[in-house]
Amino acid sequence: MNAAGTRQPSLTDVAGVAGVSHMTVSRVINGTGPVRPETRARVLAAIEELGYRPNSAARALVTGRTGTLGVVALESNLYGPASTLYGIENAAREAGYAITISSVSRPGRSSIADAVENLRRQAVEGIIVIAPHVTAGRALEAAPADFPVVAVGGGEAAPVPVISVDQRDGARRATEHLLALGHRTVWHVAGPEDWLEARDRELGWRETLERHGVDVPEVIRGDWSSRSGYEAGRSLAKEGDLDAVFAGNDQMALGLLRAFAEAGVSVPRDVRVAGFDDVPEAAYFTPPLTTVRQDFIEVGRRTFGLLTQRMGGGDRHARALVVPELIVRESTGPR
Amino acid sequence: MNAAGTRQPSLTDVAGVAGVSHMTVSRVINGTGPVRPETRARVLAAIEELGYRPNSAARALVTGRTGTLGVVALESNLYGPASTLYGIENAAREAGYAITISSVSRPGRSSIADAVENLRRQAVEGIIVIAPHVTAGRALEAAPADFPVVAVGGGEAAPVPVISVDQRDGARRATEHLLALGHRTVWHVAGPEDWLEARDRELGWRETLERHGVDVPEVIRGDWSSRSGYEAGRSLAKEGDLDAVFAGNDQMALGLLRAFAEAGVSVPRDVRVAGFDDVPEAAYFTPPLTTVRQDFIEVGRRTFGLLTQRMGGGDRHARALVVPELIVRESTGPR
DNA sequence: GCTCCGGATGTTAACGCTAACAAAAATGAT
DNA sequence: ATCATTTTTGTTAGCGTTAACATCCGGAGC
Repeated sequence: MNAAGTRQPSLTDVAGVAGVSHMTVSRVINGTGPVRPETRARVLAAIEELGYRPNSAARALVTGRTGTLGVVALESNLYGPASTLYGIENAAREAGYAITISSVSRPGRSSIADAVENLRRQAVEGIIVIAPHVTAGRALEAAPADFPVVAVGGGEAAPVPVISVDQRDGARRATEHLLALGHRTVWHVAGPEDWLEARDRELGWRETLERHGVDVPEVIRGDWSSRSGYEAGRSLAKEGDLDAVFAGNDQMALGLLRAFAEAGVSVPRDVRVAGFDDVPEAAYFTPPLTTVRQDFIEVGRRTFGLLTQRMGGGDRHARALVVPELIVRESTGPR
Repeated sequence: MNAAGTRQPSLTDVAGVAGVSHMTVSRVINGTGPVRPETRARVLAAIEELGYRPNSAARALVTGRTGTLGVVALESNLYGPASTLYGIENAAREAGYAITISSVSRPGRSSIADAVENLRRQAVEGIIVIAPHVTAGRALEAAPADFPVVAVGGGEAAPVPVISVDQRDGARRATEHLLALGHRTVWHVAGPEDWLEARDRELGWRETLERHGVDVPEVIRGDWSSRSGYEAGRSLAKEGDLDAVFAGNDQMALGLLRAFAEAGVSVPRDVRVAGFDDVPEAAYFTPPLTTVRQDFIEVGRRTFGLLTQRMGGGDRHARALVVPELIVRESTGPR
């Protein structure tokens, strides 16, 4: 391909056609230094004629800048991480950066370190780690101080800037909402223990119950999947006086709804259910789901902002928090 | 950052520490040419000591290879495109390529051309366009012949290799399944007209009805969202003798289920519903959804394969088809 | 008309790496 | 020991670009 004998035209080729030196061409392209309008026009014409495209490797070699950022992403279709990625890509593109991704199937100390190393070999100028895991956060503890890395949604203790959604606050909102409806207590189907978000949501839920002085039921552990929510729902349906359940995410809430429907337990009449994330489908569940919305695009945007700040020498300990919003729908509606 | 005065160590620095020439270091790193074990050990130690990392720009400049592929992705959380991206990234990483993404918010001739140009400036060695749109396919008609571009899921007429899931066949399977249950006919809630997948699914549905000699009802047009499925469901529920509906994707099917539930129409007793995609949640809808599964990871893998083939000088007109699978669940179950 | 100035252009030298060839050291055969 | 190999190492050049400095040119000021 392309190796059809012809190599890409270079600055010098353009210069030859335009009858100027290669430096003049460089100046026209980069807008550095003064060039007579007439000369500029000739150069532009030559560029057009040859289909010249600057060689980014040569440019990177001499300037030391590649204009590329790396993102370590969890390989998953989970709504949150995927949306965050787009938010980041968007902000980066607007600022003239390209995004190179390195995905990780299972988050772990070494896999994340590998991905980071991988990206550094690609000569990215900075790295964003989408690290919702406890282990991911821990991997960042070893992040080099001389290279800009920021994390989204994890690693509170890590010596890198972190941006996250206030999961605890979201969980608090959902729990208070359920309590305000007069329920004795609220059950919780939590996400996997090694996810920070799962921990924080559980914490927010627990704190709220304690603050209100109500009994804290045992946590039911899920894995974010609808299947695990379904199983949780089946065991919950066997409980006697069940009245409200807060699911760690919308997928699990869907599983709950399914299990309750099968067990003949009506939502919201017999039990009220709330979720977390506000996936686009949540409004069309049966019944429509009350949930906590996270603005992932905003998260992506602010993450990028934090990274550029850090690349400019900003603080390693910067933190940013995005506040989630409670969306009330029928699953916690009137009976 | 990093500009702390110290520049990254170079081959020459390593050579100095190891007491050899820079070429010997290069040979150790790349495994080209013979090096005495003892020398290799000294070099390796020096690399370790200095924390040397090869400069990819310099390497790319001299070899003409960047080890990077570009992906033009539609900026969306749609299950299919997102999954495909991961499949591609996976296959690429295994083969030692990095992936740079350039997302497109609205697919159009020029936006896709821009994204491609953008990636070429990043000096990617090949480009994959995830182009489920009609316009995207059209944009590819102008794809340069001297640069390897492949498309996934679109642009049948484009002069680039294309890999796609056999949408028509999937639609046929779903429609036949519904007809086999004894329904008089099958309604269809289609995706947006400018999506190739929507067209093909509609075509497969129509063909099947015609082949069976049954009436072809008017198509109801949606936009992939649950909301549009919901609206379609509301108008369908008003119809008299409704008996089976094939939705263009699972999200719209969810909207249908919701609308039917509200209208007191029972699925599958009063009406049977099938979807397309098999999103992970489909098994937990109320009722669990019969749908057509697409193996997106496989699609990603084969797309990468087609690209490498094309980079090696392969045919511009290669085609690959992935066959989908019907998953039967309660939404088309016994009454 | 001559100098001086600043805008416009050109020249040269890196950047860090690999390809290609050259040289030296080690090995084996005689 | 000597020469022909073979293995191992070194030297040089150049990839395409920008930074830094050098040069040229036309007009203003005297």
